[in-house]
Amino acid sequence: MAVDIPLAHLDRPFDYLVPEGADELAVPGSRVRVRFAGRLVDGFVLARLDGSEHAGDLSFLVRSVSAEPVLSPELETLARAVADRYAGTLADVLRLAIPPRHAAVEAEPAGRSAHEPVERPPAGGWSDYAGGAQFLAAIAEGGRPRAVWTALPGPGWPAELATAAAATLASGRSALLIVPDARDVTRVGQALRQRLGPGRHVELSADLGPAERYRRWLAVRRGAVRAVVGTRSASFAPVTRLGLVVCWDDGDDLHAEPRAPYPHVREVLALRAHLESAGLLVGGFVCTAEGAALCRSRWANRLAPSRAAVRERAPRVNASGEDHELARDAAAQAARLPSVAWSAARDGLRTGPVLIQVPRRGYIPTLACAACRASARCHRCAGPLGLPGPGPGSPPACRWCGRPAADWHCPECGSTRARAVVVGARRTAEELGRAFPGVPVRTSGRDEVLATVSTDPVLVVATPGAEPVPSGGYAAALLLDGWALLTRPDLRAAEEALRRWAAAAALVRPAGEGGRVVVVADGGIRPVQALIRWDPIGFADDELEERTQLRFPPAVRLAAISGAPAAVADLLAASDLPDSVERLGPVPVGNGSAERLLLRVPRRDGARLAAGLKAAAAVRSARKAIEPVRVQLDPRELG
DNA sequence: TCAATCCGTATC
DNA sequence: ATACGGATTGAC
Repeated sequence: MAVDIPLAHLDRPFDYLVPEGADELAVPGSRVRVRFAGRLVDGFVLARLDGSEHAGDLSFLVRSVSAEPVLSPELETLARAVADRYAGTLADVLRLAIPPRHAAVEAEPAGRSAHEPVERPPAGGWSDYAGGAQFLAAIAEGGRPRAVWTALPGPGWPAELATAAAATLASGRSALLIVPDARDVTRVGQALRQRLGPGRHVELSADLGPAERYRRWLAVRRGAVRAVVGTRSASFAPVTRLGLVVCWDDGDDLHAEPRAPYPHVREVLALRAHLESAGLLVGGFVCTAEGAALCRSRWANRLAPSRAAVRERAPRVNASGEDHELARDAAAQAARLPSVAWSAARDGLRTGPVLIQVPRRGYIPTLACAACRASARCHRCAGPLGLPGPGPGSPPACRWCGRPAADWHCPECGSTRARAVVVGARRTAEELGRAFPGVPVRTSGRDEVLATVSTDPVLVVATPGAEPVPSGGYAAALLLDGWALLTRPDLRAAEEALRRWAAAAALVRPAGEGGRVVVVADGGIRPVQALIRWDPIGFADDELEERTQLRFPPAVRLAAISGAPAAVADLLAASDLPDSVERLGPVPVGNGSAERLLLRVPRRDGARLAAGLKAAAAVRSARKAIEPVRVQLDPRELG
């Protein structure tokens, strides 16, 4: 039995007796209720055994909840591996992996399963990628290839994913596709319906009600469907005979689980591909440093388009530094649009919709060089510098290791003056509208996302990730969020900037059809260059090289420990950590009553770091330490 | 000498 | 967490 108890020191199986009446129901994987330390708790049957190693008396389980074996041996192995990787408990992972039961749904008669054989699909769009046809063939033949795919700009990627899913089904196996949000689930769902026909796939996303969610999850578990597309928590979906797992746009923050133990979809799927002998596809318009690391270690192959295909599909991209000549037009000046951006938008509006990407509100101010605008970094650990207290007087300090940076000088230009970068100033749709009189303006943001726009000339003002997908491609796009993105106090600022720009640029028509993109940022900096040349792989390789130099993930394994200072110190004291461990900090975080400590080890010691922290958390929870401490491995946010 | 309380340990 | 037991302390 695995009992649903959040305590780290109780993260192990417990044996119970099965009463005779429950013999048929309490099958391995089924849900039960048991008395544990005097109270009733939920649990899962891991296995039925003839005897027990336990020296003391055994209790009978109180109730068998249902005979549905929701926790398969494969899922148990995966959840255990994820818990170990992230220094968490099996119970925490199972809570993410298995949806709440819905009795009425469970009792419904099983739907007819459509298992007509699927024909091996032609390579289609995959022949635009070096190694693409081979990848597809390997999947169709029952192999388990692993690849990192940089997709061509344009609307083709959902169809490519559907083709890969069809190849998996043709091999008699199942495909699991994980995308960042519900909008992408719908897009890929449409492509799957086109490729496989109706009723052959299932869409799992968080916004389904409990009944529908459990209904679809059960259909997957019972093997009624072989193609699954879903968001984050679907990465644990109990797919039978897994042949291929896909993580689309692995740089998107939505792939990082915000609940303990904070697993990342890409890591879960990589573990799963390994454990269940399945193929793996990590794809996107760009490539993350993690993706580059998978290729560098030869664990995965690259699936990259030819330069000719890129030239044919990519829009023309220009950079316009903010300080360049502003448009002559008075209204355009009011909107602070550089001349080249304004004319690109004006020309684009003659033939179709124009996208304007603007930054979201609410970035934290950090420091940058007053002379050349390079972001200010700590000389010791290369963390971002910030002002620890409000107002002048407090010297800048590293946000990671806490080292004061009174002696800071810019490594780019030598200046010793730093300035706070106040970002997030959002050009409003109204301001932009005045620059283009007579043109309708639509907005799409986090709170109200516009799904699509037609081919009519319209200005679409959108924040990153909320760009409507136009039926005929945008005629042009202006990317106005350059500084906001690039000065974020984040290790991944440049990578994230390129990812967001590429996502917008990918919605623009090819250069040959007049498609144009203007990015308002310095044309000399790396992510801008990578966008102009449409070279996500070169960028990712550089990014990985830089992280290797700085010793940041994915080149190393990092753990963040946060909580009250005494509790953090307590956990650290209880930890048996590898000798290679390096401490950064602690530094105060939040309102000042909490702090965060970073621990850094070489990748080969990652498992030992996680195990040491898990054991220390177990010691603490056994001593009933009340003060909570959060342990996060390779945290997404370090700012 | 007995009971209320504290602390540590186990939880099948 | 919660429950139990053994040690400890304090009052009659």
